[in-house]
Amino acid sequence: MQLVILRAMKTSHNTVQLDTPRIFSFEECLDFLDRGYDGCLYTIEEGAVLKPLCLDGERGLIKVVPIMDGLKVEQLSGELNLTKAARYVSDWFDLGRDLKPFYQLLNHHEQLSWMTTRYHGLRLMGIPDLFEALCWCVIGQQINLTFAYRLKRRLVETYGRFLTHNGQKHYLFPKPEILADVSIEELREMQFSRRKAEYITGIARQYAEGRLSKAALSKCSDSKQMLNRLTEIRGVGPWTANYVLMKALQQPDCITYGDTGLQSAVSSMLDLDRKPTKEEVDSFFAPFAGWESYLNIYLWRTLR
DNA sequence: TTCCAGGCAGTAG
DNA sequence: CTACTGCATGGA
Repeated sequence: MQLVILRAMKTSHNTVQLDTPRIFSFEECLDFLDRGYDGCLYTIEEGAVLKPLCLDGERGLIKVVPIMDGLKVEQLSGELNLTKAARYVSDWFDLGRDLKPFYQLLNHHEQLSWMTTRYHGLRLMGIPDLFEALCWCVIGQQINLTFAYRLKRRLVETYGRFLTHNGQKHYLFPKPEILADVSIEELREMQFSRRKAEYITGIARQYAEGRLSKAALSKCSDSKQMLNRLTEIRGVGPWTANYVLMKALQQPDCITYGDTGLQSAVSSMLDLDRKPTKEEVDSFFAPFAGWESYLNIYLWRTLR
């Protein structure tokens, strides 16, 4: 599989248009973003998404709306470089990928072919900011999603900057330099466990000191090397590493082993009355070599 | 009440 | 190496 070169066309001083691939549904993607949890880093508004960005130090608020065969990215406020904003949106919606091979595999799968119509155009919605993705994973470990989103909101609203537009605050995820200096006790008061507080501040320190970055990680030759590098980090196990590779680095071949939701979906597909073993998960994923990440997120989709 | 959520590190054997 | 345990909280 190969990532297509992004085509972005600047249509005015504050607007840029992106081509979308053939198998793409803004509705399905929006449905994922708005699936009933308390997301605090974007706003859904009348079929559009508003999102504040900070890219290489430049901040601004963008609005993403669907247009014919594309997306329009409009800067509502701030001073973003539109090319970088377009790149972010492309990563966010995984616009560079052609899903046709994945859909062919699904169509040939007796049990899963219905997905190509039911979830048609659902993309792997990314978390392009690696630091944010890592923190989000740590927060989400071993607790229910409702509580996880509550913790994230507290973190974001306490330590994150925000842009104000039409009287509404749009929060950015906190910077590593800020979280690096937060005390364990402060996070404990926000109901983080001591362990999670240690993990997050530890990751923030590595980031702030330049010992960890998306650019450095991208230099690894394949997913396996990146996985090894990530799991060296305290608080990052196989689940987090695979989740981050999939969501932040757009790696196509990741399986979130250990994920309760994934295990439940596979268990149901195999008609088991227990959790599947790693071997059973691997064998279920085997026909989808190179598309494991997409199968993973389509299986998550079945849980709603 | 007990169990378990989009896990992980630490410890014991 | 594998097995077991604590962690924070809240909904089932």
